[in-house]
Amino acid sequence: MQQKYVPRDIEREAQQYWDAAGAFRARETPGQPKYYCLSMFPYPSGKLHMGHVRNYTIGDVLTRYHRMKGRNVLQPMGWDAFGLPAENAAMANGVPPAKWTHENIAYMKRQLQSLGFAIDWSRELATCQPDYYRWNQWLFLRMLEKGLVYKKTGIVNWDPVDKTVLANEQVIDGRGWRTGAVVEKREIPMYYMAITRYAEALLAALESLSGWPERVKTMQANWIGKSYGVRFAFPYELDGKKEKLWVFTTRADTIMGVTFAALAAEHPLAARAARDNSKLAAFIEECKRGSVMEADLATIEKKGMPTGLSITHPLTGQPVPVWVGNYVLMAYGEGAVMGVPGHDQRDFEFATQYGIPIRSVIKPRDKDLELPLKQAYVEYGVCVNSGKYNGLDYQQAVDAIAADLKAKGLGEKQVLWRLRDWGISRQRYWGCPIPIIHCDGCGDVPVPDHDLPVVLPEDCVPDGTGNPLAKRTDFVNTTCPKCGKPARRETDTMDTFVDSSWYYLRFACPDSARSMVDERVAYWLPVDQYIGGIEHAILHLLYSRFWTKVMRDLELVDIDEPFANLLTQGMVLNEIYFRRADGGRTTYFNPAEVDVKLDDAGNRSALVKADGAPVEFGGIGTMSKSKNNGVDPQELIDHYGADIARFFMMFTSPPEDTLVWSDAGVEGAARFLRRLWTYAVRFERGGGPAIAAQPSKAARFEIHSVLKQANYDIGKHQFNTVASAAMKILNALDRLLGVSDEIAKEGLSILLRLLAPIAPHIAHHLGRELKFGEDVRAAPWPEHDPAALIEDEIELVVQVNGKKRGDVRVPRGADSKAIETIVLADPAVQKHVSGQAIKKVVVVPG
RNA sequence: GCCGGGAUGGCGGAAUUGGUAGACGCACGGGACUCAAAAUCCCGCGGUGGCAACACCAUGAGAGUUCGAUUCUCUCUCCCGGCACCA
Repeated sequence: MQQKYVPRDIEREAQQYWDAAGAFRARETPGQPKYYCLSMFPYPSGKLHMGHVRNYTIGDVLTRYHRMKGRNVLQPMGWDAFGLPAENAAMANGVPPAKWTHENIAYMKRQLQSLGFAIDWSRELATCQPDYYRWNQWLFLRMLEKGLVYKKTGIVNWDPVDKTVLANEQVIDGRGWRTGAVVEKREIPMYYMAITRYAEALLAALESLSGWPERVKTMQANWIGKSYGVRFAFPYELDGKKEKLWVFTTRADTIMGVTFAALAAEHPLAARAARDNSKLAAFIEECKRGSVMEADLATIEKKGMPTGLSITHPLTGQPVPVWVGNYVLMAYGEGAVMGVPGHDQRDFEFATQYGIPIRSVIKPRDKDLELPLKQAYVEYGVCVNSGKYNGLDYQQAVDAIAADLKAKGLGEKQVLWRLRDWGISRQRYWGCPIPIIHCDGCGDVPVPDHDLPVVLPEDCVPDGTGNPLAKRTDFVNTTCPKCGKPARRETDTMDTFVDSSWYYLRFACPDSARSMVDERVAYWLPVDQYIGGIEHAILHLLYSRFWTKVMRDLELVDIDEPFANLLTQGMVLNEIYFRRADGGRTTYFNPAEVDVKLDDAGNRSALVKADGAPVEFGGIGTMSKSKNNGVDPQELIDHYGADIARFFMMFTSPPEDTLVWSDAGVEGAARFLRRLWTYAVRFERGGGPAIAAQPSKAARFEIHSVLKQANYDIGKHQFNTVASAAMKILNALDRLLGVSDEIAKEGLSILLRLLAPIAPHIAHHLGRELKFGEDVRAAPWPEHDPAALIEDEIELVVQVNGKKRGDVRVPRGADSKAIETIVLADPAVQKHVSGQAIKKVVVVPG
């Protein structure tokens, strides 16, 4: 055995061994419990970042652990290969996105392999492959047949930098999620998936997801946004026609307090009123411009303008003035609201500003409101000043009012959802073509199944001026499948979230040529453990749940939910160092370029290595280019090897917490594995000098106690303490070596198996060198020996008046009476009870 | 504002689900080895007082339940994440 631990050598050797053995090939084995462990597949951006390494290490630990526990494990890997960065890179370098993507995939695959992940590469897929995305197109057509896909012209979010449409989910605070550019509104014809038809199902099923983090479920529930209320109409006459203005409210009990109605600037009635009112038209234009800035919307002043129109209160018959208000959203509800200043704070502010009457129609059950109101009273209460509804509570009033409105044909109870249908058309080249042909005679014609896939030409180089597909006449020009006359292909491609909405199903049967999925899905799905970043809590996870339900209803799969358990790993952070020049420009220094000194009290002083001058500490933040605080995983792997990188990742923080990068921490992980190696060398030579020999019983007790705890921890996915258990066992062995080869061997064997999921290469290598077995990967997971935990004597801690006053050793199985006698004889205890009567004695058994 | 999650040494974090708070590691201090350094090994390391034995204080703050609370209950403060003029 080598004297020195050289990770590079043993890691290459172990990887070759696994490779030759086909060790990670997953086969459907009916009868054997399966474990499908999936990490969110990466976008092939160029090279792995630290977040990937963490994500995939967590997945690999679980994969290897469950393999050792006897499960039939599948851990696949693929590539989320369509997307904008490929086009941006193409514009910068003149390389076709396809070439760029494939090169990145090749490089990143080598990186993943060098980390020793137990991935079944025979199932590898990339979403840019025609035999993958043809099924996007196929399911799109099925959904089209079912009316789950439809075409609609609507107001969409337009990202002026990427020149593309964004889904609502891709707009964050009024800005594009990728570019950060302020989003504009445009009208564009596009295809939608009717996810709202599944709103109820998606919301209801959240309850069944007991293996999901609470906060992810909450985020999804908020996003779906179910509210119960009443949709009703104000009748009015305009241009000699009887019309209705519809609104939605969750507070129908306040309807008798309506003193105005307000329209969104985009509301058709607002446009009608502005026709002969130039001041109003100007105001509407101003609102439309302003309303793009959603981030500011929350803070801007309530503004409005009367339309001059009047509508009729549906219950009282009184006239109600109609305003346009900058705080009314066209996209939610009806784009118009009833104004109840007495009981809605926004309406209150609006009414106060414009001198609109404020009516109080709700009061607390046990007292009267102080009038005039200083702010809206928004709590539930009982109706007053409300005619026949006086005295009713919230629910009674809503029921009665809804019934009366229904009787008049002017409204009824309605459930309203925040969730909107999913617009999937993208005016981009590098994505899955939408399988539609536009024919002047026949309209929009679906591509027949036998013509799928519609293959994306791979040699385009986008130049930033719109979609290059539109310029490819060989792609665009085709014939109509219906009439055979010349026709044009749709050049929009699908949102890349479509690609990732079902890849986890395809991994079960990546070679299925005749169908989207086959019977192997029934064996592997649902995914037993899904692992990925919290940033996908809404978009990707909601779309995937939606697709699963659609495919279930098309009888393609028989599961309701795709992911039984979800682990959202924390982000990887690093320190930030910077200097601010006189001009105010900030220069960031990578922490690797900075010498940091900490004194006893933890005070930090930092100098740039290059010039020896001080830098400012900017706190801890996510690794990013802009803060220049990233660490390249490749450097870590090159310098320390995969095991040390993996061990550091697992040891430093629990998987769901943020992980702060630390060079010293990596060094600590390296130190441990080197110590383990050194110990193994000594063990192989036949034990070392017997130092402070403990009885073997105590040694086994120590090892098996640690093991028991480690098993409890790994069940909670608390891998940091599992790693520390490995360290504790090594510490114990180090102290005990020479006591008995039998126990040293048992301890070392446990240690290597405990370590195998985290640092598989060294565990594999040492296991073979020490002849513990052919392959630690296939060894049984260590379980503690209960017999080892039975002691002849146990230590008891003694408290007097709630304070620890000593400890005593008593024989195992001593009864309370005997224990009491021993404890009271203890001098330390005596000191604290002397001369006083003992009121109560509590003995905790064991 | 609403919803969710947090707060433990100089730092990352642990505490067998109410029973010795600070495991394991990092940093730091002291020592051994060395011509020297690195590596390695040994010792110390929450705070205050004390030569020491030991005592007191201490898990964001305050109360409560309990023989006993980091853990359970209530109130509050702060931090992180999500949602939000959502009618």
